[in-house]
Amino acid sequence: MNRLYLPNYNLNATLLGGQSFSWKLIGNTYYGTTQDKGIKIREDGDYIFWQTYPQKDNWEFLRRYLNLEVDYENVLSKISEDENVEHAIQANPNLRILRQDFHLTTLSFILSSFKNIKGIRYSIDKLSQKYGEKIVVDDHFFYLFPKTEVLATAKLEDLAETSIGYRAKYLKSSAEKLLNFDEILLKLDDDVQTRVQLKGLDGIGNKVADCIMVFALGFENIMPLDVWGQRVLINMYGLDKKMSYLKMQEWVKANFQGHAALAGQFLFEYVRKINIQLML
DNA sequence: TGTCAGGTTTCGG
DNA sequence: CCGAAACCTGAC
Repeated sequence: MNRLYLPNYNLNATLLGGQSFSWKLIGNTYYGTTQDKGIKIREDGDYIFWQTYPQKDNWEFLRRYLNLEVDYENVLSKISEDENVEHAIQANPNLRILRQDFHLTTLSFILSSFKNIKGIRYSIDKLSQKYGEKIVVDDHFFYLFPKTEVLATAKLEDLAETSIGYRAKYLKSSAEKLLNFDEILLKLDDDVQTRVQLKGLDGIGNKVADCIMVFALGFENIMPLDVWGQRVLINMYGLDKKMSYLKMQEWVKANFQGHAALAGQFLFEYVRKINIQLML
């Protein structure tokens, strides 16, 4: 196991919140998976002990995944100018944004539509058990998320047996397109263009596109707006509930000091945890 | 047993 | 461009 000094990093909320559906907490250890890796992280005070599988000690991967290059304190100081965000930070400190694999994030969020976190985890578990590679870590076994080419070549009727419903055809079609997708195009430093590219895949609208941009592609000034996110904007910031998605996106872009993504994570965790009723 | 859900697509105005 | 209905399935 490798040891890393990692203070001010809320692993629990970051790994088990709505960003990723590929982590499980067993005892005091977090076990995560991607399409080709297993990851283990155990928290111990300001340190973590970690390992990667099957290639051991893959520090380059972990550093990128945990998004450790960001100047976290600096970002915090900017977004905490906002009073609501400041409260949310105090309620749930040290929340982070992960930098996950592009294919995995895209395919996972295609499955997320019309489901809550629990439902998404269920779908992904079932899909992975049918199509993913099995790995063993510490006597626990896990199924990796299926490889893109496996999903692309799967039979639609077989995919449908994983209870992902109408999302099956989107998953297969998008997997096919991803195999020929030029990820370099997504490196464009232009969220508008990137969103258009992503929406060219099936089963991806504005919200899912924004999730991919924030959780996989590193866009820092985008706030994925699910219905709860929109309720936050309407109830805490007074936005008109008839405002369109993209108008709301423009608003957050201009109002969180260039860091709408992290601000959004804090706000959503806040309302999710303390269960504020924000009924419309 | 019936309703509803952290969204996208399709269709009609 | 905008609002509304359909969509698979598990959970309450």
